[in-house]
Amino acid sequence: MGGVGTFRVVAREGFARAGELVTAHGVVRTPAFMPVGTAGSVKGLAPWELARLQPEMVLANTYHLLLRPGMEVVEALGGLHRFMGWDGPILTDSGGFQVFSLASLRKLSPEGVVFRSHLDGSEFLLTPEACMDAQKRLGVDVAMALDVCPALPAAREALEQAVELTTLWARRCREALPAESGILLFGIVQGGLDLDLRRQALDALVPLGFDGYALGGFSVGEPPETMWRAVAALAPQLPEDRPRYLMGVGTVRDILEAVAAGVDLFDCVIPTRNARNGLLHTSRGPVVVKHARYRRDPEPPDPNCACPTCQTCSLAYLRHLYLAREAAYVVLATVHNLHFYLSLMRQVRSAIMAGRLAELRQAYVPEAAVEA
RNA sequence: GCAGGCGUGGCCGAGCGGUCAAAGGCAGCAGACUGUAAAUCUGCCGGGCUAAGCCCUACGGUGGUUCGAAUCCAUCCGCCUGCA
Repeated sequence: MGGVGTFRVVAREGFARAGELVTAHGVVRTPAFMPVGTAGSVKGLAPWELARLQPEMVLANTYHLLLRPGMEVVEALGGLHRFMGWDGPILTDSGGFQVFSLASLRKLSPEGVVFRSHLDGSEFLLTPEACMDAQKRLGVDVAMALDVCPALPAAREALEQAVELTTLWARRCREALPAESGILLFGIVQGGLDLDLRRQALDALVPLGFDGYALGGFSVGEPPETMWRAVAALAPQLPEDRPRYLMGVGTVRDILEAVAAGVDLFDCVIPTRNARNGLLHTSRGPVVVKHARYRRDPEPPDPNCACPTCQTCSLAYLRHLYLAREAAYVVLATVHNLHFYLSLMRQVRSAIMAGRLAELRQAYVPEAAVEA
């Protein structure tokens, strides 16, 4: 195995691949799903609970950590790994998604993004350089370039502007965080649903020599089938020898479609947010924990699940905790949903190694239920 | 016993002459959630219909006043507080 930054494909099936990405905090075995820990915490989980789930890599967010607690604090406490009690690989999103999610609180300029803090209303400029500096100070394993994520459907000019700024900033990010830094840097392809524009964006990115390439700007308003088609067309065009990351996606179905197209990395708030909001993902489809039919149900959420929650809790108990707004509910549900996603990814990976991904997809795709 | 206050939909609680089947909250029922401003948000929530309309039952009981009463009056019942 090579040094930090090495990516090795160990098995293929069609466009799908199983790989290994070497980071400063361990090897990420792909395809992998990254739990989202925006503010330096996977919501609901203590560090040891997260560790027990054994995610390959965890995602955190530069914008949010910059606003609170601030880089000085994290740095003083020994970096993000020490700070959040997780010594496995960490990837940080750049703040590019907040261009989308906090659209009403920001302005774009060639220099960077001017955000008005959602916490205290103060303005600050997030430049590509500041973004790289922040991720460096966090000491993450993988940094994302600062990009512009436009909402869909988007006007042609909006997509072009997004690509233009993303490309401009990608160059500045690469310069600010050179390969010698020991931190991997991924470039992000924007361009909406326009495949030609996406291609141009990619062509501008590749010569900069990123350690991985991401498809951004999906699941921002377009129908799932539209996204699947675009990803199926785009993923195989991303450099073969570098990890491919489909940002912010998604549902089980989305992930299976994308893996088949050759995507290696995913992140999504679905398992964690849905857990908090009462939706448990199971091998038999979605379980809405508050439903009255579970009032006296002695079964675990998923009889086929090996997670600690399913080993100890009945649906009736989880329903009670949810309705009583007991804090333990969030832990139990989050552990379960993440276990479901992570074990799915392990199955996906071993299926690829065994040349049986198609078979695995068959098991899921006909089930409309798994989409929820 | 005297004085004052109060009784509203499963619960709490607004309303104090018409625009009230009755605000709001809770509970209940269902839906949404895709690089997290989300343990959040949305809808339904007396009953029945030939339903964007109509009918019935309903603001402690009964009886009044009024074109019209959850809203005013009388009385009864039940609670609460103060004084004896």
